[in-house]
Amino acid sequence: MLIRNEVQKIAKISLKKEGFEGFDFQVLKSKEKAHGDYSLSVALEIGKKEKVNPMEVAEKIKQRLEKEGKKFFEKVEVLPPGFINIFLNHKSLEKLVDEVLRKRESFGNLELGKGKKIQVEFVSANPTGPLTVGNARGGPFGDTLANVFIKAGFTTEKAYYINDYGNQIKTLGHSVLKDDEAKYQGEYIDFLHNRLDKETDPYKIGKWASYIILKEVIKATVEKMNIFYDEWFSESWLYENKRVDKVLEFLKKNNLTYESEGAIFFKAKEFGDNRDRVLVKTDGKATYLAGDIAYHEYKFKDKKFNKVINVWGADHAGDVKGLEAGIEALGYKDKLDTILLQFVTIEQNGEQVKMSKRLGTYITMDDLLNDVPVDVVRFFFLQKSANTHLHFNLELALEESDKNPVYYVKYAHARICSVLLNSNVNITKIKKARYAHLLKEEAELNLIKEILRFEEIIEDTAKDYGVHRLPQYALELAAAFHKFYNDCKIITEDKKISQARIELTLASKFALNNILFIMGISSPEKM
RNA sequence: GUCCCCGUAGUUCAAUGGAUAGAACAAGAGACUCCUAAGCUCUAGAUGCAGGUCCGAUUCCUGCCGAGGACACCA
Repeated sequence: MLIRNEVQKIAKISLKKEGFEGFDFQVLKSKEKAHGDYSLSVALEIGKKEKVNPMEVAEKIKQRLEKEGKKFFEKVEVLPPGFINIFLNHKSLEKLVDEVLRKRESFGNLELGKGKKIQVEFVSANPTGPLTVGNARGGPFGDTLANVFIKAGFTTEKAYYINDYGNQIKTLGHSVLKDDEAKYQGEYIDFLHNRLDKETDPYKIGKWASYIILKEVIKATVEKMNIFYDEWFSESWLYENKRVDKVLEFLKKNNLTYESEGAIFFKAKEFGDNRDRVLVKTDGKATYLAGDIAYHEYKFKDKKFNKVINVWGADHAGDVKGLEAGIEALGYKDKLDTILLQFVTIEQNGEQVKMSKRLGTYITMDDLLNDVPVDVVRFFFLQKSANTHLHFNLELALEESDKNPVYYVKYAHARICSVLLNSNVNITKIKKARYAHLLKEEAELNLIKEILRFEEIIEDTAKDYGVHRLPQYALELAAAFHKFYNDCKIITEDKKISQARIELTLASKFALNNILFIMGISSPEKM
């Protein structure tokens, strides 16, 4: 049960009963202990709109809240200029601990996505070379976001779109042949070059090479990151199965295309794009966009996703509108959300350099994973919001690997396991909280509240895709446990207190284990 | 030139328009007869600049400065 949603409901009813309707408000988590557990600033808004004193409005709402919420609230306070602060009562905290112990691994499972099918497509780097630290940024992000959706109750799939079609494949072929049109270079190209047989057609070679790269290089790196896709989708498949032709036909038939300068354009402007887009080039070949529209038709029509999230690099920002227009033309408006991950810049010799395969200024994810444990890598990337231009310094990353906060979180888990082991309590038998009413210490109450926040974190992240919230929460939860451990002796002579604290420790374990699992990070029993 | 994103502590990052801007690392100080000290406690330290809207701005608007990205019949 999300207590925050209960507060929301109670507040809504209270407002209605006091005659304040039509105000869209949110329940805020109080930052200060003195401000209780949740706050409402709605009285300030009402005061502004209705030109009345917000303090008086707040006072009225407060009195109503006390009546409506007496089951959950210890007290409600009004503070200038009109904040309403809500303090949860002990009973509701006890009930919630009990709920965690009953739900165990399924604690945090929501019904938000019930009956909905969602896909997260991420990384999808071209199969023309190894994953760089830059394009792999989408890995932990997309994987974790998908895990959040699973937790939130969505039927979820993770997908990788393989761009095994078009010019770049030909270029890859030339590169493997090492002829005049070669562009890519590196050890992997040499390796492929040495494996060449009699074949001389660059496209065929490129295709062959792309599959080897995908299988032996990209997939290997992805798996090292603990990422397992549900679908590896081939762009070529769309062409082999006439999917692109069909989409083009459909658009033509609906008068959404026109010919100009020998090419076929899509009237993207009619769907809010800033320009029309080419679908078929003068050479008669379809553009990437045409394929991508066909791919998304597959996602919505064949696979019946209610929602698709594409996690892209910021260099594709200009392509978003074109694809959205295409999707709208097919009748799937608003079913796609695109997350643009800002670029990773690397620092070399004290200077920032753009991550570029052609300039050779890149670090492969594989190299990084050889030196830094995957848990550290995932935590490191997850901490940054999508909008952050990530500055990456390999020396610093190596140096800070041991000091990474992920160990702080993992240590909390190991500590919990150690306590549970020392307690001689059979934790598999604990299925409910019997002594939660004895938990009165500041550190205990604070830990309970942190555990309960887990559901809110899942809900918020499933709604706004802000995955960086997770490691932050994990740190706060771990801190709350460490504090509890230091302030309260768990195993004591008082058997009831001991039992109460063991129960709380176990609840902490579930919350911590669940959050780490979602982030794709291991929960060690020992450290 | 147009568009997108960003500018917060020494560093890497947080902060749905809310109350005293949070962490981590680095710096300084402290506590162990006690369940894992990879822990705990304390100190010091920041919103690029200039305006505007608002009861209230790191957040919204305008301008400037600075960094990255996009402006293809490439994928």
